[in-house]
Amino acid sequence: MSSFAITLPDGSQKSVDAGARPLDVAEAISPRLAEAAIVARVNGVLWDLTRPFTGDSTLELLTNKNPEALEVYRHSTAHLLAAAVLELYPETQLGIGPPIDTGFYYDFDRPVPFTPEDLEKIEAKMWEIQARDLPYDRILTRKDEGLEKYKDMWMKSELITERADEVFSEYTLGPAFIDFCRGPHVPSTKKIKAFKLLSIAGAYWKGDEKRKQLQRIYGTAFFTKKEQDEHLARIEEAKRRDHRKLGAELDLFSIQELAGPGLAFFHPKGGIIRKTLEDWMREAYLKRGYSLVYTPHVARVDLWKTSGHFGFYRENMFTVMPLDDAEYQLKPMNCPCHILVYARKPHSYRDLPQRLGELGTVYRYERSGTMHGLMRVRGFTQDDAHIFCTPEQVESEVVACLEFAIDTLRTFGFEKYKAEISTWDGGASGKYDGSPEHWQLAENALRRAVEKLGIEATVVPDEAAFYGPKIDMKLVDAIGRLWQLSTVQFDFTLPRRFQLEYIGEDGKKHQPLMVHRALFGSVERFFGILVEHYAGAFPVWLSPVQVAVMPITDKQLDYAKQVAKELEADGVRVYLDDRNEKVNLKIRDAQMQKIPFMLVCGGREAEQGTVSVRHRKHADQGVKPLAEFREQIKQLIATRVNND
RNA sequence: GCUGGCGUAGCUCAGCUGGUAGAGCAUCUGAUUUGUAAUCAGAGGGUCGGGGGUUCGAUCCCCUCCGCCAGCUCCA
Repeated sequence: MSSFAITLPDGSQKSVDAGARPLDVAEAISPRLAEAAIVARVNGVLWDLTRPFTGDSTLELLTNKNPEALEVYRHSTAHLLAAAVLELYPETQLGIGPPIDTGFYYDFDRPVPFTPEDLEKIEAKMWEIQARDLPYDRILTRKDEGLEKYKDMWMKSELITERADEVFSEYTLGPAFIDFCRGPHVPSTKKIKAFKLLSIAGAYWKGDEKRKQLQRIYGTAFFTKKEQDEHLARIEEAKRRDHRKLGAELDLFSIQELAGPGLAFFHPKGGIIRKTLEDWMREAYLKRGYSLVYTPHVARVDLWKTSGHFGFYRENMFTVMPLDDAEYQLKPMNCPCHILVYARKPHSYRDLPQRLGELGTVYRYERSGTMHGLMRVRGFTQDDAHIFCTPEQVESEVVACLEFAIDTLRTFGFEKYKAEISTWDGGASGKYDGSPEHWQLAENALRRAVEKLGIEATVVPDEAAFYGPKIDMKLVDAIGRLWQLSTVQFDFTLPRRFQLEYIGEDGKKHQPLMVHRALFGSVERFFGILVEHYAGAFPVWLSPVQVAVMPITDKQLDYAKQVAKELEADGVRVYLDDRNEKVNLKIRDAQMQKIPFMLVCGGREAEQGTVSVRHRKHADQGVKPLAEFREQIKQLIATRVNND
């Protein structure tokens, strides 16, 4: 009888009989390790705990500390879901069931869609199967046999035809369930301790909207009930912060059915916040050497033909407006307009870089099912700028853009962010426009810029726009969500299409490089992100109402008016709550409106020229002279403190 | 655009398998003059998303359109 040498991560070796499995090694080390192990890594490959070694091997046992183990665990939970569905609804056809960031899903083809009640039944059935402690057994099948076995299951047949090797693996779950699957899986259903089915949704087979639409069941799964509860609590927290909900509650904005979907109306309170964002941004443009331009919202179709948008972007544009002289179209992008400004006259290399910036409103015809509050709309304003520069200037311009982006993030209370550089495929496919020299120059500039600034960046090959490489900044919000925000993109196509030029030192014509960049991305979307980041409790400098002044009785009304007037003279946004109501109610209302400061003015305060300060988070702050409070709040506003 | 769910007063919702609608909050009026998260009373307010159909009769059933929500696909 032969034996295999198994090398553990610490370098120690164990000799096992042929036929031994990782689980046996785990048990030999300690029963607790065997209990905690989810899956193994054998010779660098994820491997079932119950799959025998095939020779001398390295072995790593993955427990619930390991993210890859969680993926396997969720994948196994997806199989459990499929098994439950087949027990309840045997006519169902199986698609795929992978793990995802927050859990798993499984796609099913079934004549009758699932209902929420079905979901409960399925979940109950899953627990029933889980309790049976069924093993996930790996068996091997020849491809021709497999195709015969799965011939009535169209999706599995398709997958086997495309993906299976001559001999492929399947996983069973009890006597009745078998699924074409690469694995690996947990050893048995008893390993699965916490899961919950969350929702049903339509999803296209292979993500292709021309293919059949399937029923997708989403679920979440964690190693422990506690982690799962925390995850579900995060979902609840996200709902509580939803900018659509807060936008209505705080009276910030609305979307009007009469006007149409995806078109945002900012109310007075949302308006003042938006103005503050925009003012900050315009000021920053000027400080950083940008020029401000204004360009029209509509232009002749010819412009969009020249830019190329009429060709490749047409299905995202509002339809053509035929007028007397020509056909016009709403602008979906600002670039061509800024290019016209650049091209109005000849430029010397001495004039470069030209940084043309605008809060430019664009209109894109988004498909009806894709709108989402302020995050995805049909009319929105980009903080858009285009930098026309020489090849020598590219790198410093990119660095400046990224510094600008980081300043923007910090100003609005985001400390964490990530960068992603999207590059081309090296020209292999021919789908990218521009010369290799240009691509290399631009990609190097992006790489060096992040290095220089010490930004954590990942490079994603073959994800660039066809017209140039780009770098995207993603922010992490207060509850850990990632949002795509700033983008810095090269564009090799438009300068050529518009035949842009500058006169170089050599007296000859050259084509400038063009960098497209947006930091908020869209003002609307950024506004929505801010609402969710702060859960509606904006820092003082952004709060639509910064101070609520509340007289206790109308005997103090004159004093309260005086307090409000003095604060207003300092530029503070004040709401004087002169309603004939109790302070309790006034405070409750102010709290719900998330007003940072409440100034209670009673007889004592009126007499002494003081105010009783209440902060929305820290409650009663005691009495202080009005002058002192004025200084304090002026300071908070001027320094744009994010965490008051 | 696709799949599923949903649409009742400004908001949150109730309305027993068809007999033309109710509550709380908000609004207005009055009383109350109040000390750190809801004072009391009265009043006004709804073509039950729009249109069409079935029916003696439709908020309820059917068709269609619009919008919203969860996803898919796309994307700032």
